[in-house]
Amino acid sequence: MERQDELMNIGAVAKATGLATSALRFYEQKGLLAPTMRNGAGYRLYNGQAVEQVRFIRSAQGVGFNLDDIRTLLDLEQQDAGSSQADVQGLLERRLAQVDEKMKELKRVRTALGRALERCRGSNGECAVIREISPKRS
Amino acid sequence: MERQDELMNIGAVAKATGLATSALRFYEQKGLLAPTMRNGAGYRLYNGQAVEQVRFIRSAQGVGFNLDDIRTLLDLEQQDAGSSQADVQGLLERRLAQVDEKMKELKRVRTALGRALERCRGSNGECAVIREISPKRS
DNA sequence: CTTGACCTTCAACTTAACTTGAAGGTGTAT
DNA sequence: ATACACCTTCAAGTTAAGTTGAAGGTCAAG
Repeated sequence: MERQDELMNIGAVAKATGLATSALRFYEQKGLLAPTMRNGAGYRLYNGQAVEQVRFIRSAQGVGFNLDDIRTLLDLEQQDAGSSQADVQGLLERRLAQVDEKMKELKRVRTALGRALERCRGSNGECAVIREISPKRS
Repeated sequence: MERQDELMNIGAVAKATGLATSALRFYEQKGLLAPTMRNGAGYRLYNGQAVEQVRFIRSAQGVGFNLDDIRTLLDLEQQDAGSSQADVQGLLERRLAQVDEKMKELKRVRTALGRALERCRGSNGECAVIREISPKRS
């Protein structure tokens, strides 16, 4: 009674995610995205999870993680055998701290832009971005 | 009564920001960072603002903006003459929206990692990251 | 007046993250 | 059985963001 489990080939995944097929093959090469299986002719076949995974990759990339970082995150998934989960916990914690750091930086950038916009809107024509960036006000 | 205005040469800026001098020269070439002036021998001289500016650049870069994006942000600074401030406003607004988008992505990544960590901590040894990423739960 | 730590330019190299192209096999519709 | 849109691998090219190195000028100290 196994579901058909909606296997899709690489073009379908590309369409679903907006990436080029070459990028998906490249991710596979880099250990970020493995097809569920191959068909007789060697075609890659992916399940729906692959699409989620690609979206995760793009999100993480969009906020400044590189593919190596992302791979180590995704590798936490395949923690069947050895590899102490204390290690895994530690890594997760460090990454989480990194994310929080990025959050702060993003807020600083946001604040700078927001203030520049306010001044730009409210007044003559002063639209400076920097000078508002550092929380140095004594 | 003008202050000495603490001009520093490139090495000092490098030390203050943690970047290599080559990177600072590169930023200049790309239009991201101009020295206040040159001395007789052609040495670049920067004021304290330069350090702030470099920090802004690194923050923005850290959260996924590329140098071109950042340059257009910094260019808003030098809006003396023409260049309608409506344009500037529009650009600021678009960038702000972009920042908010990144904030969302960052939160998604954070949530995924946080949940993985909880499961990892609380139980046997399940430390999966994906599968929690999309807000697809109907 | 030379030594050493700075600075200059310019060109070439590096790494990450892909893309492009060549040469060829597959799948299905007519 | 012949198009045509898909898929395969592999090698080479591209872009961004720097770094590295050569060849040389500068500045403060001794």
